[in-house]
Amino acid sequence: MPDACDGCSNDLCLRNVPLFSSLQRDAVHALTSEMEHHRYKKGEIIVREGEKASAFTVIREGSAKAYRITPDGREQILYIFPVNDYFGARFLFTEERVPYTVEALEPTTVCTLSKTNFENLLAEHSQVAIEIIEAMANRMSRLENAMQSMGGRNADMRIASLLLEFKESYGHYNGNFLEITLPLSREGLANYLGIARETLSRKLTQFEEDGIILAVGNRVIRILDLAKLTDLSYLVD
Amino acid sequence: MPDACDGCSNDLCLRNVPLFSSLQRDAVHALTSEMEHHRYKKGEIIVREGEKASAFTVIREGSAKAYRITPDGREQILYIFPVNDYFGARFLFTEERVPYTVEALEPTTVCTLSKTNFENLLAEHSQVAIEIIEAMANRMSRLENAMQSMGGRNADMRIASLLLEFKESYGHYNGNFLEITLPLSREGLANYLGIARETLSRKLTQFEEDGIILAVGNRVIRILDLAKLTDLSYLVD
DNA sequence: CTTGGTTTGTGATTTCAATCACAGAATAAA
DNA sequence: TTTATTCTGTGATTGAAATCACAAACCAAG
Repeated sequence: MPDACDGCSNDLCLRNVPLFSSLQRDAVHALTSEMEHHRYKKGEIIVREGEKASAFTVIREGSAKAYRITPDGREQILYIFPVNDYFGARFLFTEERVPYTVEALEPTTVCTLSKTNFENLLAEHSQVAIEIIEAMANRMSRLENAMQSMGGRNADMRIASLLLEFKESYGHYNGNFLEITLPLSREGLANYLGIARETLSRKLTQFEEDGIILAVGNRVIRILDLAKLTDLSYLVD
Repeated sequence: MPDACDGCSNDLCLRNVPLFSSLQRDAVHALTSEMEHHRYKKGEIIVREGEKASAFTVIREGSAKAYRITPDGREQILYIFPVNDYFGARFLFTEERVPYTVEALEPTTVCTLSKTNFENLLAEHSQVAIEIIEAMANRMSRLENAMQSMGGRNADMRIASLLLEFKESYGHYNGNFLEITLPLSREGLANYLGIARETLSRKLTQFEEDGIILAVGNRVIRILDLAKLTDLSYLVD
């Protein structure tokens, strides 16, 4: 059982969470006092698929992956939740059971809000409800894009799309170089894309040969030719 | 330009739409008077990808498909909207542009509500907002399932899953036979699944040989062995 | 009922990705 | 720094689905 996170409890730790940006300072403070705080090590399970959904969860530090185990034993990753992202709004509304397992990708702290507190929050702050709808809408856009790209027949396109997607959340400049610090191992990336790890490796090697990217160790990819990558994401041919 | 639908305008035509089931009779009546009504022939475009999103749309009769054209020229179908379903709630919130083209699959009538009227509706009837969140949540579940199944490596599983999904909306009994009247041609089904039409044909033939289904003409599939179909949807091997 | 355009099934072939197997690289720990 | 373990790249092979090509079946309109 993970430790409680006390470094957070008397601080306005939710200040930076976009979802709550519309709230007044004291409302955030009140909210914080209602939340529980937990700390997880890398690889620990935050919620497990099939459990009763009980809380709305905000990622305060670290990041997590949400996945299901497919019938043939593969791990299909559905979402990556970066810092300040959250999950659980949706299945508090409609489902009893959590639809996927959420696992910490690194040392991670989360704040959780019980179902009733969450419902009160929505009732009292309609702006938060609207922001949740917007966030759900964005997530749906992502799923639709993912679906389109997974329907796509070739792996290059899917990989290029993924790199561009990760660039948004995990891209940064190292000197003049645009680099992505990947949140997942090659195996994880492959599971996210629904392809074999070996295929991913081969394709990335090919991207390197084509001068599009450069792998810097296992977790960093430097983008050398963004235009070409964008082309690939549209059409490989 | 499609004709206006006048058979609907002074009737409580939205009575049967689940989304509005929480509204009082007179609220529905008021709503109806604010809606525009349009009629489309099979194949006509209701909204086109990239247009400015301007209205919330309810399918009153008929059905429609929502799709994007992928860079390699394929049509990737994202949703099928059956009678009484609706679309547009989501992109009124967040996006200026419609993320997919919606096309009538058969003679179809729709009712549309302008952005401002829709916003007023939500403001006055918070229950509708909650039902929209729930509907979005359900659609996300479907997308997540679709994503899992598209990540799945074999086509049999995807096809079996699709048949079971369609059974919910399009299944009916013909005598003792459970039958699905397909909303799409084989080509459409293949585009929905992201596989080649020929592959779909071959697999369906194989399903017939295995005594799982029986194709009755081009648009009806009779399910002979639901248990086997369910097995397939989990794992082919 | 006939007719003509459209949709569908199926054989032959090709292509792309999965799988198996293993060595080399990277990373974390002592 | 060294060592142990996990992660990654790559060759060989297999396998599943895409593609090409065309005939048969379907269905809607006279």
